Amino acid sequence: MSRHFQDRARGQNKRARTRGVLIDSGLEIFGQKGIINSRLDDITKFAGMSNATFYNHFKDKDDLVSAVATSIALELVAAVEEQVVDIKDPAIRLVVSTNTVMRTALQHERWSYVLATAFFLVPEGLIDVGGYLKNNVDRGMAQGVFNTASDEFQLNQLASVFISGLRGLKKDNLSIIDRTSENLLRLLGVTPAKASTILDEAKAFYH
Amino acid sequence: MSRHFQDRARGQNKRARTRGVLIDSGLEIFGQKGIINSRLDDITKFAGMSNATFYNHFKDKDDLVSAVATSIALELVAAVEEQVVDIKDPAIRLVVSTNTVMRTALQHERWSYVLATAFFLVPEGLIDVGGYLKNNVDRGMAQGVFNTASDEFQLNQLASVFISGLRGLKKDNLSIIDRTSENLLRLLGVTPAKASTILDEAKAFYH
Amino acid sequence: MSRHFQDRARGQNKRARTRGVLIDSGLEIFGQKGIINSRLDDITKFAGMSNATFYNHFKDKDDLVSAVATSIALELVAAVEEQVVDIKDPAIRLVVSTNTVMRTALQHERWSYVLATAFFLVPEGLIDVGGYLKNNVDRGMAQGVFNTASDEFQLNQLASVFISGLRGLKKDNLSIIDRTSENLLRLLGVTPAKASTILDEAKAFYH
Amino acid sequence: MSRHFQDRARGQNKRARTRGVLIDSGLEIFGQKGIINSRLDDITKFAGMSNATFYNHFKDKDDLVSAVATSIALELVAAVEEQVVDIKDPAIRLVVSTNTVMRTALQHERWSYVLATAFFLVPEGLIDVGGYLKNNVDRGMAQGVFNTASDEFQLNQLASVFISGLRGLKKDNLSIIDRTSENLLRLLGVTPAKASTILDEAKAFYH
DNA sequence: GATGAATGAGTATTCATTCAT
DNA sequence: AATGAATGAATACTCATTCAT
Repeated sequence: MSRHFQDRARGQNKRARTRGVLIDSGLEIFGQKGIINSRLDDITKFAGMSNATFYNHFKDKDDLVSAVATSIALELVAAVEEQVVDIKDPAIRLVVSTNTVMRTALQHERWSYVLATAFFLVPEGLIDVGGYLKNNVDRGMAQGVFNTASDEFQLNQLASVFISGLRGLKKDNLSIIDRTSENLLRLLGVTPAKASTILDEAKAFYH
Repeated sequence: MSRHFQDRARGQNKRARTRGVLIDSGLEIFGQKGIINSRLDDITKFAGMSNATFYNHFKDKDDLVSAVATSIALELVAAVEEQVVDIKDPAIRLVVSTNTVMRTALQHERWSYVLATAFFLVPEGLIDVGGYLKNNVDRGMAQGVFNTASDEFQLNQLASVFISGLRGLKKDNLSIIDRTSENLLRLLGVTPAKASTILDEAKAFYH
Repeated sequence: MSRHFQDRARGQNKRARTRGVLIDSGLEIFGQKGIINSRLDDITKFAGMSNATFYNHFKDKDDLVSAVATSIALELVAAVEEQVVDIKDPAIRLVVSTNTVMRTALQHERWSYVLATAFFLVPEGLIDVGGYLKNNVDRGMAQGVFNTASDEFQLNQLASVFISGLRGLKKDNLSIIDRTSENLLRLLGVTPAKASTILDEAKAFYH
Repeated sequence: MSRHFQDRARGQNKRARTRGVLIDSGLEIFGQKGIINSRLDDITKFAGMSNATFYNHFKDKDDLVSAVATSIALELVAAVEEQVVDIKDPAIRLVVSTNTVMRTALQHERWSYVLATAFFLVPEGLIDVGGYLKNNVDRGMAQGVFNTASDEFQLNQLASVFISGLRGLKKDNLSIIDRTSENLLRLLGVTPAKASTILDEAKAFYH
């Protein structure tokens, strides 16, 4: 089991630390049993604390689901931002972003699954990510690199492909990452030939 | 409320007719409250029959979910097959198929939503459709029309786009249909320009 | 599975034959699952007939339980009467009766178990047997062979020992039969030494 | 209604006290309606607590049945041990034990009935008592007081007689106690004459 | 801040029994 | 006499949530 989020809270006050434990526990149990089939009892027992303590930290179960998904998403966004800060080309940015998210998710068991499921159950929870995506798409359009609409429908199509890629992600099949990026580029109106080139170029931006 | 499936059972024995009523009712309630939040009581009350009768026809709630999704899928497949029987070109077939499915779904309130949700909850239930899809993709590859892998991963990517399109479908925004087809073609390796042409050509095959 | 009671009805009208099938089926299922855990559905499915047909023959489930127990009891009584008709000595009668009942029960899988369980659940159903027993005890008292009360309490004590013996009965351990008889004789006030002798004498009256 | 077991838990923590209330309530309702016909709702309503609370203390209904039977059995065993601690003669011990158990049971409405019924439904629950019995029988054999086997079959015969006696027990007919003891002695191979003597001798050991 | 204990409100499922044909 | 189909009534068990300490 990962102690990622309680580690993140190390040095903070007790409240934050307990919260971290609960998020780690939720993540673990959601991953084991599926979000819908996870019971609060399972989570607090796993966390080693009373059922009632949970309610000192979260409004209800859904609140925990959001917190878990958000926590993961924030980490991923941070990781992405660090990687793409110097990249101007929107297509390269997209590829590097996908790469960063997926590789980071891979380092943490459960992340992909929980994120993908949460996206289905509480799509609103991840709107911020949508903003980031739209931004990047619009920039690509402005630069003539992309050829697509950037309305809600198309963003949903893109998100679906990304999430579906995340679901299919496995440690022993990293090619999924590039294939997802390639599909995203195609959706964005890049020709197959050009998309292939971009994938190669992007390699320069990560090891 | 639609009586589609009880109408389909007209002339058959009482057992089949009652089953039809239950499927219609499940569809209706699933559509109203969401599959997860639908209670058997709601469904049987809506169906105008005893709670116990349900269990003469279905093993449990999941069994009904599958039956509903399968019933819809079978209707759609039948409608598609009728439309594409004479079409050789896989790209055109794909566009016409998408068109047929979505227009048929639109004629029946709830179909898109229930199908899309069921696809998430019980993906195995819709495997047959996957076979049909793969078949078409392979044919397109053989003819040099498509340029893509046709393994499970890619089929899932395609399905995600299709389902996401289905979810976004609205009676007052039929452009969604073509846009979904266009995205599918792009994923299949058709260039944006060519995809646009194909969409136009396909118009000849449906009114 | 035994067809004993439908065989008994051979040659009689259809009503009697169907009834026989239901009794055999009840016996079988009661034996398999225990009387309390047997469902009507199990029984009628096993009998190969509709659930509703059952109610053409029996008032309710308890009625079947009684019918099964009574049917068995009647067979046993008949077998016993045939064996003891010429035996005057009440002690010998008792031993031969026990022997006959238990050996007959052994020939029919399920009989011992169902009889013993039914005795617990519907003790009233087997009152007749009680009458027979009391009669024999009183005769033994009159002849000075037994030394005991013959009121309801004592008859219950005797019945408990008999039923407990029936429960412990196994094909591969026939000694249970004599040991039960011996205990019954002891309860009836026969000294252990005398009881032992009686058991030997009784051997002359059955093969 | 008796508060015996909640009184036993007086001074312990709340958990133990609530458990005591539930055992008392189970005992009461089992006694009123029979174990099989008792519903959890009846029991928790009688206990004045929520249905759900029950499940904080017991796994399911059977668990309560066992707990009730075991609680009674433990009390009886304790009472017996106190009475017989100084008695060496196994025959006297047996009589005094029977006497103690039955008189104690009589002081608590429902005890006899529930114990007897539970013995039929969950015989395994009372195995310990069996151990105590076997022990005493073996000792009697060694001292030449008893003349019987002490295998499982015979212990079951003895238990049946005891339980049957318990079932027949009434406040206004205490003779049942001695008659049960007498039957047990007879089963154990004591001659009727000697058994009668022992019963008299035993009177010295209880008031 | 943490928790032991309690609970309201739900909810799927079972099964004996009935009735129209 | 037999049955396909339907159902009333029950009931055990679950789980998120609350509250006194």
